[in-house]
Amino acid sequence: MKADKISELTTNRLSIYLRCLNELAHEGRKTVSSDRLAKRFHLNSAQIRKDLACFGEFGVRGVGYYIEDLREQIIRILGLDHHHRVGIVGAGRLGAALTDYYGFRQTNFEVAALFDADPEKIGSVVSDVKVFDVKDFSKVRKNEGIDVAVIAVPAEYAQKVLEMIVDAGVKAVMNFAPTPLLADDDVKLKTIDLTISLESLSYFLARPGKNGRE
Amino acid sequence: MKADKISELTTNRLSIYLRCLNELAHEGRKTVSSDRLAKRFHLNSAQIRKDLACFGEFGVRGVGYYIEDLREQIIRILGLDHHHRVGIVGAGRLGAALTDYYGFRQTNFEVAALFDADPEKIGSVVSDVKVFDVKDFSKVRKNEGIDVAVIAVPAEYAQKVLEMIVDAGVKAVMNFAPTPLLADDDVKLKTIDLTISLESLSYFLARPGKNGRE
DNA sequence: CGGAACTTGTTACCTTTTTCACATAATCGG
DNA sequence: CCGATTATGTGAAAAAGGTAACAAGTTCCG
Repeated sequence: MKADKISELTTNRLSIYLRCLNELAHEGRKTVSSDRLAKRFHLNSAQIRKDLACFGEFGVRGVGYYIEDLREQIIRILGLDHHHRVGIVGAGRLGAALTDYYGFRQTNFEVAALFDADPEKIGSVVSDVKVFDVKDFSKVRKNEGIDVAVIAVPAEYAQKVLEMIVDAGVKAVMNFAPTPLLADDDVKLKTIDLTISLESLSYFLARPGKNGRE
Repeated sequence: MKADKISELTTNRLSIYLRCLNELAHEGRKTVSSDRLAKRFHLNSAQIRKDLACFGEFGVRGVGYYIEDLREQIIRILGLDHHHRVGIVGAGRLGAALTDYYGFRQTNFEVAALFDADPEKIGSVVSDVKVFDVKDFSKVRKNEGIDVAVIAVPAEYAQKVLEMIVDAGVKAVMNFAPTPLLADDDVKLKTIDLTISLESLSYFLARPGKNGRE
């Protein structure tokens, strides 16, 4: 198949498949069929095959997929074999929580620096990570080789912070401020909007009877 | 129109519309057309009208929407006129950050209790919220009138914690553990999976040239 | 009052995403 | 070696989601 325009839905599912494979590998299994994988983790087998087919033919008919091999393929596809250095803008509670977040380490991301505008925070250290003046972002970015930025500041500052981050040359940004941001097409911006998720829960609670799986 | 099966994408967008309307109201505007709203906030006017049409006819042809009126309608639709009490399981950094999260207060959610298994944390207070023994979840839930739970524990405990939460009668759960969880259809489960988002960024970084808007 | 200017609600159309179904290929046991 | 079994990869169908176009209703202004 080798489609050249891969949907984000597909790459998101690759993450999930990888996790499932990790679990199976941990149990000592060697091979798995798309059907087994689907049944076990409540996925759709055709979708698994199709998602994988975008990147090559990894399976063996009659056998299934070699777990260890497929794991390595997905790791390569997702670029998880490359190390990334993260700069978190906003050293409040959220920034601190993210600095500690185990998922960063797990996925080959490393928090290299925190940034804040508050003079009381600048210079301090959170979980072994130094807090820099946000004004020095561009300089620190170069010194530390930061290639991923996280926005963990109040909504009203988010757009300005994003522009600063992009001006400094960072191409991948994760935004936790509950506001949609605008960036150029060559910048990958991923917004995690807790407010939307909360209001979605609220909607459900206001309407007992309707169900909801995410 | 009055569709009876509302997509989550639609309710998510209602959250966004509400935010936009808040901003316009703040500026003192009285009415707004779907076209204006769309242009200003980079949305699609047909989609706005269609989303709203699911719930009734709120606009006036030739005029547009009365901002204050539409705000109230969306607040009602999303159930944001009801107060909710939140219990956060996991009093680590993430749990603490969420306890402080301004978005909770903004959306009529109130963090009523934290829960943890660590004896050192039990009994302590984080941002005016008491940390209870996770074993007492069911009891505390009743006393405190908790109707929403947040899972902020490591992935390996998440499914067990979810089952405990559901057994205690909570029907709306937000999960931050990077693992897909299984629950009955009458429970609304919303997973915020940072790992998937990170790996999506990683995929992008491994493939310079392809763009990505979220 | 009547036509021009707006703007909604809705239908029809198009695109994307998911699911189904099956030809094709590998393995196994006898 | 061959039929039975297992499973992939993929094209075709179905479902979901998004966009465009327009009839119908409202206001404005002469």
